[in-house]
Amino acid sequence: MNANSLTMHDVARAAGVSVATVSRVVNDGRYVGEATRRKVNQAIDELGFQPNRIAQNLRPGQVTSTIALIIEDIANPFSSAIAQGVEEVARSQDHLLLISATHRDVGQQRDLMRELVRRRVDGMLVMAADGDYTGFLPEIERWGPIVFIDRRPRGVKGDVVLLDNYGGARQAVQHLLDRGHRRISYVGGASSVSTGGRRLGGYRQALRDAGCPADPALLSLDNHDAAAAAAATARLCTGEQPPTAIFADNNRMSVGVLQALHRLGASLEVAGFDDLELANLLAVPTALVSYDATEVGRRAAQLLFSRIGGDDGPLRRIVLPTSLIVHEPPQPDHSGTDHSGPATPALLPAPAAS
Amino acid sequence: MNANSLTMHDVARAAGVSVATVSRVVNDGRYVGEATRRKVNQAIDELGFQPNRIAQNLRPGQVTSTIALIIEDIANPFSSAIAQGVEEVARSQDHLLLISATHRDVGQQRDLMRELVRRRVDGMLVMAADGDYTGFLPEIERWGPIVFIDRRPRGVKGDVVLLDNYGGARQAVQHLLDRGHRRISYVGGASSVSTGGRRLGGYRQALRDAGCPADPALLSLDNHDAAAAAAATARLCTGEQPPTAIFADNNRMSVGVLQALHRLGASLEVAGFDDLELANLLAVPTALVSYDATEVGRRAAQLLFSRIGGDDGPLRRIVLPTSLIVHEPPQPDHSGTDHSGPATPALLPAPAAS
DNA sequence: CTGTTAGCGCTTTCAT
DNA sequence: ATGAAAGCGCTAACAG
Repeated sequence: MNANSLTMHDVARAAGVSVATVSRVVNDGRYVGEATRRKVNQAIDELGFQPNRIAQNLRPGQVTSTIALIIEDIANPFSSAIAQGVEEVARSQDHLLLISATHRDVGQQRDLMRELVRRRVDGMLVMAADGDYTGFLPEIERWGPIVFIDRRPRGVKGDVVLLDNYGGARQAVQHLLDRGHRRISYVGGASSVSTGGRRLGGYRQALRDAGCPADPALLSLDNHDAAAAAAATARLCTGEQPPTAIFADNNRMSVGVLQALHRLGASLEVAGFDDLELANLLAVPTALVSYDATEVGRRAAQLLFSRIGGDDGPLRRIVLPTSLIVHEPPQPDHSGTDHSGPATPALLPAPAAS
Repeated sequence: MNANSLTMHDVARAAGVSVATVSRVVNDGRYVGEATRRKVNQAIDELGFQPNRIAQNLRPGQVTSTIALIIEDIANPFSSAIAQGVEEVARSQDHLLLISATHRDVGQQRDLMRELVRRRVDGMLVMAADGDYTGFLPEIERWGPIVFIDRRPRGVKGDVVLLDNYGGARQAVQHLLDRGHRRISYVGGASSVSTGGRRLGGYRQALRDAGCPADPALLSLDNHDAAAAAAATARLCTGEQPPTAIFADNNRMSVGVLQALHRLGASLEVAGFDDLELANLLAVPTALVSYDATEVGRRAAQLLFSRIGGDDGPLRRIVLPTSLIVHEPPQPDHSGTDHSGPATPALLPAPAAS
């Protein structure tokens, strides 16, 4: 990659032709004599020459064939599923994908975006970090195509692809209400992120629809990780009027809640945003808001490429549906092995997007 | 990114100076008069100019400040955890990370690697696809620094960072043997990949050490996904001499096995490679070979940067340890809620690396 | 301090 | 069909 820094000049010399001819052979190669082409190709193979794309693309209308994806954390299953979808589309468009993590730092995100502009990526997909974008926004607008994923910083214009956070949360909570629960806790992550706000909104709406009073004592917001969610759950469950069911904001919250319930030996009913592997094997009944994260990535990338291709239509806001997967644990009244069948989870379609 | 294609020339004109002066301001900017710098910076801000890194790096010893990571599938938790570690190190070295998925296709991997060479990435990390590398190998050697992750194609020279697949599998199977099991099935993924081979080796060694006969009827290899693993499990369990415990090759296999056991209502003991979230909440006792995948990514990236930095010492082969996490489900003889404590899993350190 | 002048590796007219 | 030459946007001597 750097050790092997041969240039067309070297090839030209080896083949006894001019660089222009080598260039012709390397590219489509029309107007090159058969014998010459053979000579040149042989020289290329022997030397192991690979044309320098950087120099190639220096000339024309700046096409780096690269797009960038900015996320908070690559290891998060939601992020990596999105990345997967983006990569698929990028590959189909012969583009390479630059992935960077911001770790929830707007400052870092700003630096990153600047760097990407300097590298002249053809476009970028950003799952925006929560924070203050003042004085940064005017810059953004000037840069090329940007599509936001899952959320968009306030005040920033731009295309965005997101989930039906509101509808998904609402449906999940409705499910708990349908099962007779009245005291339903909300265990949430960062409440300042728009995603969290929408989910909380869905929770509240479901309660309102059911004429169920919203007790603020049932809320626990801004839990950073599973451990915090677990602690919050323990606190809620040992309070004066403990909940009979819990709705968890996202997958990390769900894990924390389930772990806490397990430790407490409590078996409240649980609903949560984001799917969980093996949820159907748990002893606790769970209802999970599920969706196709890879599709989120695909759609966002498709939209981005459409913009890169020159589409300057009005701003788009694509909302992808969620569905609720209800897992019923096997009834504990049968003793010993039970052959209760495939335990297919009930799959309820979500109501129309908000 | 492309719309905004201003050049230093534009800035120079706007500020009434030469491009060289603009260049000086953009870079460290020594030897520039205070007044001039102000003028130039103002022009830069007003125009929203961002220097073109591509042109910047065209000159010197080819430093693109970019490394690439090639994996099979971004969404896989193992891959994305590795990517996470790589990204951390890349960022600390002021490099950007190009990630591509091969989807287990050597041909695609070859094309990809060529493209990366053309883009003059400073180095690459590759989780090699399984397949035939003939006629491709000589090329690889010429290119710059490459570090393999998790496995290395046969015959290819290069640094490699991997897990103690052998030791981890062996320890897990030993655990099952210690618990009195004699008929232990092996449910595995692609057996042609070296990783799978090592794990199978560990399984066999553990059996041999215990003087336990290796019944080929207990083996099920080359299961592509969780569904295949589930089917295989059902087949094994309904055979003539069903196993009393199962070892699963990797996380997808474990999921399939657990799902199948759940459907069958069977409660064999399970051990598996790769950790599983919420495993401690399952009704089935599980022992999981756990490790720090992010650390694998970090170490590989560190090694790569050391090579990029000029380290031409002997080839390295870094083996990272695994540990076995044993999850005991709560005893079912207590009825109702049980306060059996935190259910901390036993964590056994692995034996020395193979 | 600042401007002028060569290139970096490649593509692309324009001649021949 | 092939070569010579002029850049692409920027950096780095080299002069003033």
